[in-house]
Amino acid sequence: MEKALRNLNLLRSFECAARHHSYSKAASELYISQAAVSQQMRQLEAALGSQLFIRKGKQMLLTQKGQALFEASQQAFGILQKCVNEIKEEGIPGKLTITSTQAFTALWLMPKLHKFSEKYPEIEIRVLSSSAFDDLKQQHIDLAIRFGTSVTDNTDPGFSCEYFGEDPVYPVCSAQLAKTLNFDVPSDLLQTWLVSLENPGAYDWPSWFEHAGITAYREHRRWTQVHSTDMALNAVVSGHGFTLAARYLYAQQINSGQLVMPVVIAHPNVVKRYLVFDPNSAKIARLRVFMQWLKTEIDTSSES
Amino acid sequence: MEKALRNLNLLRSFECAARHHSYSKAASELYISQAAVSQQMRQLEAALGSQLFIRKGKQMLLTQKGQALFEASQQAFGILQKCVNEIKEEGIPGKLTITSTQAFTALWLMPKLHKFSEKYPEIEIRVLSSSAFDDLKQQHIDLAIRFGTSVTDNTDPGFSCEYFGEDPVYPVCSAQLAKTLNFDVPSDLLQTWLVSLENPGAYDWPSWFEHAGITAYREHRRWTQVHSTDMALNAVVSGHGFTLAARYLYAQQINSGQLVMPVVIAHPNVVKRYLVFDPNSAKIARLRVFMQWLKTEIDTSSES
DNA sequence: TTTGTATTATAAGCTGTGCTTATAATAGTT
DNA sequence: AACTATTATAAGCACAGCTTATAATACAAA
Repeated sequence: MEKALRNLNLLRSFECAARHHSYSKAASELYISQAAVSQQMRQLEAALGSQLFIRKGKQMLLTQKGQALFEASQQAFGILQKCVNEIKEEGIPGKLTITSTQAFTALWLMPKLHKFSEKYPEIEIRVLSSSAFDDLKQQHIDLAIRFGTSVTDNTDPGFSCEYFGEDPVYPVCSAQLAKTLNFDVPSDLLQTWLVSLENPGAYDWPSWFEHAGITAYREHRRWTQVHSTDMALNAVVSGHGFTLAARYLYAQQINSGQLVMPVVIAHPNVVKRYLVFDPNSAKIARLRVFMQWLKTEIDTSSES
Repeated sequence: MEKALRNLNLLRSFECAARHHSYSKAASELYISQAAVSQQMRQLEAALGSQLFIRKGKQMLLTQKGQALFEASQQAFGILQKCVNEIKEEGIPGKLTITSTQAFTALWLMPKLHKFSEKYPEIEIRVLSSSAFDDLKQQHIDLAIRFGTSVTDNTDPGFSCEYFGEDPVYPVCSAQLAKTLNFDVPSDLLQTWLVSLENPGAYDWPSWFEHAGITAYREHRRWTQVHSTDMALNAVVSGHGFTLAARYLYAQQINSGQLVMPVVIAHPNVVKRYLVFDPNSAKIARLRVFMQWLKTEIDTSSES
């Protein structure tokens, strides 16, 4: 009975471990060592007199009781978290951690961030970038700016996924290259290098060529694969052929004449933009300020 | 953010303090010092940046936020507690804490408890007695055996209140006294001392006399007030007049000829018996064993 | 008033839980 | 077989979170 107190912290860790199916990930989310989580789970299982996890090879599964406890914990902690957040709702000043793709952070966000910081000096922004969809909870991220077609499906339960516009995808090359070679019709692109992502998702060259009515791309040899769109654009700026990218990423360079779109055929798939965040976060007020700024900024900058 | 962990224990204490409207009572339920609770509530209020309690004179009230947090905590901890109890449901062996009136424990339960202990030696019974209705949660009591008319209303939320029979209330006196004086009709009782409880509730002498069609009791002078029914019966056994009591309390002495019921007019109110317990307790299996025994025992012993 | 009782608040200091680091064990992967 | 990524176990230390002690407060009774 006197262990009831301790159980609460153990349950908090249990919920986390069960959610990740991993002690290590739980440990990193909780900012404690893996050993601590391991000990806690041992204690909890001893206190309850039941196994909660079973280890099948490398997999970490929940027993029936474990599953029941996990669901109860999520429900209970959800209720508490929500209520606590409502009570302690923070003001505008403070920190905010944001994540997005490498391309977006490097090419769009970072160049414009000083504007935001000038307007809201009391909000301190921390920017992360990663190619995959991070676990927002584990990484303590307040906002993810995500792109594509599968964002809604990949949103963790409990998080909001807010659509905020979309962009067409065009093939672009450097102005210099366009002067050297002539690009008028889609098949002209096959004269030069084509830069593509390793995991292009829906925005791949084959779809664009098919859409443009070209099949000769199948015999094309000069491909360059890169890891992220900002690398692709950097290559292209230096004259390394064409890449496909959402327009807002290079609107600046088009205006300055650095990049050109000699063949104005959009990719059949547009890039939809989403804001993913926890609507119950204590930082919601601050977050809304940032999101509002982001939306107006992205709209006005793509108009120009 | 790193305080989120600690908050859980703080919230557990908060729920308790808010439920009792008292730090001291919470401390005793939680088996920690009052000072600890006071510190915890200060910490919690600091962490949330809001007052949770307001002190109006001697009263300890919840602020609006405090109230919200209290409700959320109750809900959340209820979910957890229930689930944990289901998982760790204890077996038959173990301890059980029981409370009832002084009279019931002293006159009925204790004399029969050895029978139970012989049959279930693996169950260790701890018996408390108190005149008022204790707070089962605060005192960590597993079962209350309660009597009267207002039991259902006074049951804490979340607890079961199970009816298990009733008894008539008669005036009794010692056999010796009945030999000395003649008791045939109700008014004969006024020849001797009448023992009554300080707080007789529904089972008082006036009601009995009125029911018996007697009003002369209003002029009766020889009253003796005691604090509990077992004191009353002890007095009566020694020849100190009559008292009113539920039959099962002295069935033994009637059989042995020690006590007699010369005027067989029952009190208009019968004593209803209730078992009050937490249906979600981890000890529920053990508890059911005891309650089952209690019911059969009380039925067979009142038959004989 | 004063005195007494029952609270909560605050201070200071000690104890033992719950971490950390380090290392072993295990399983899957190349 | 070597390597990587886990979880398990051991040992030892630091500081969170108690305890005790005392002050402050509020009310009730004399």
